[in-house]
Amino acid sequence: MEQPRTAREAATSLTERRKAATQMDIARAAAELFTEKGAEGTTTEEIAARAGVALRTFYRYFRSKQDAVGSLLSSGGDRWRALLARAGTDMGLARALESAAVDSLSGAGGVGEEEGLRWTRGLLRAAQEDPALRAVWYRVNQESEQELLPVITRLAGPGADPLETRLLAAAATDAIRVALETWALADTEADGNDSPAELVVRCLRELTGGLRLLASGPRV
Amino acid sequence: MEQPRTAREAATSLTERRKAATQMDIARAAAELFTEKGAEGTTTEEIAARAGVALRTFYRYFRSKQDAVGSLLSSGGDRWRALLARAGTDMGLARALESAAVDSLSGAGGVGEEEGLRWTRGLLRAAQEDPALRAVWYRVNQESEQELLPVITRLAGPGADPLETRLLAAAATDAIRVALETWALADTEADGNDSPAELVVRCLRELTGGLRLLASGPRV
DNA sequence: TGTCGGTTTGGCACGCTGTGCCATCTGGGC
DNA sequence: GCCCAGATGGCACAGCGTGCCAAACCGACA
Repeated sequence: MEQPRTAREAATSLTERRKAATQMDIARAAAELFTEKGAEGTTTEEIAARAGVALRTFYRYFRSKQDAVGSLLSSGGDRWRALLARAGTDMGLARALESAAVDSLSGAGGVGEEEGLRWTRGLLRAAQEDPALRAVWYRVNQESEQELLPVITRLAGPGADPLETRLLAAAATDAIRVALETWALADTEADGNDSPAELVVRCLRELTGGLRLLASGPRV
Repeated sequence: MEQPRTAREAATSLTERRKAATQMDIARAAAELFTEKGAEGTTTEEIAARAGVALRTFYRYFRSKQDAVGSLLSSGGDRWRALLARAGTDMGLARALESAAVDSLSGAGGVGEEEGLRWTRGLLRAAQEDPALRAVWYRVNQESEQELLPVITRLAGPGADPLETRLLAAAATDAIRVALETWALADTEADGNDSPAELVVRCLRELTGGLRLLASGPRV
């Protein structure tokens, strides 16, 4: 079912390409409508209509209307983790996290990431007043954290405390999340705004530096 | 509407007590059914029936069936934050976080917290294979983090970097979350299991210690 | 005790969500 | 051209969540 019969088909038969395109059409349609009228304010039928498919087909691609934008929101994190999984264990965890993050944001592999960032910005702004959309963001981050765990475990070596590893995965995910939220909700286009890469680096360095707020004794 | 007419009524007229009792009945009924058959497998009607109210009344107390267990899951965190809000700024952030957590878990104010912990354990186990229930847990933690932010801001003093404060709130919430999840999913009743308080302290100390995994240079 | 105003509750209807089922159409191997 | 697996669309149906109105209830006052 997954493997093409002849090697020549590579990974993209016509059918497969059409399916991928349809999925992307639906995701974009959903993102457009969500940013325009909020997730609660748009019906699944509207998304399906704008994507040019039947309602029933929509539910063959996504389990709910919220799921439709999940892939757009998680693509950046997916790329980050993929880079991290390829990193060597010889440069230290902190450096690996940071360089993978920077690489995943600097459009190294193509132009796809810029589009993902644009959608993320719009969706996070819409999520500001849309509980259903926030729930998607929560889920995406939670899943990202969970998939980050084995990657970090490998980089930390076999002797690391599981609880410590788990907390690190959570904190690292938070750094990315807080950076993206701060960027997405910053005053629109005003000067002095940091790029997502700058913010991500700042957040990760806070962790690397050991959350200095905690280290300070009684009073500053 | 909110204020009782006569001072004697204190904060609990008969009507108010009945409403609080009904809310708790619904929450308990929902928690029971969720742990028995999962959140997706139980209908709102079943919850309402077990709680002894009409379906329509259920929706006057909660916006969705998932919301019904939200209060049970968030009560522990609420207590923690309340204690933290009362803490002085003279003992250092790390110590304040830890002592508030320990106090909130050790049933200082009554017996209510033990019940909350029992429900949390059961619901977290059920959430293991129930996306809808996991979504509630995500939301509760996210809201807890958001409400923790002003509390930590006060304790950190006016000069603290907002981004740093934000990351600390996220990391502290994670510590509590990871500790509770670890406790709830630990092998049932086997010996050697830590109490929630012990796990919370361990997780918070990892943060206080500065996530040593990150500090280690190339290789261990 | 009786009556009155406001609030809570219940019942009903309605639109939206998500899924099972079957008919139809299309791509790709023969 | 033939045929089959898979993709699509249409339909029915249970569940979710809300607006609306009527009945029951509580508390106050005489």
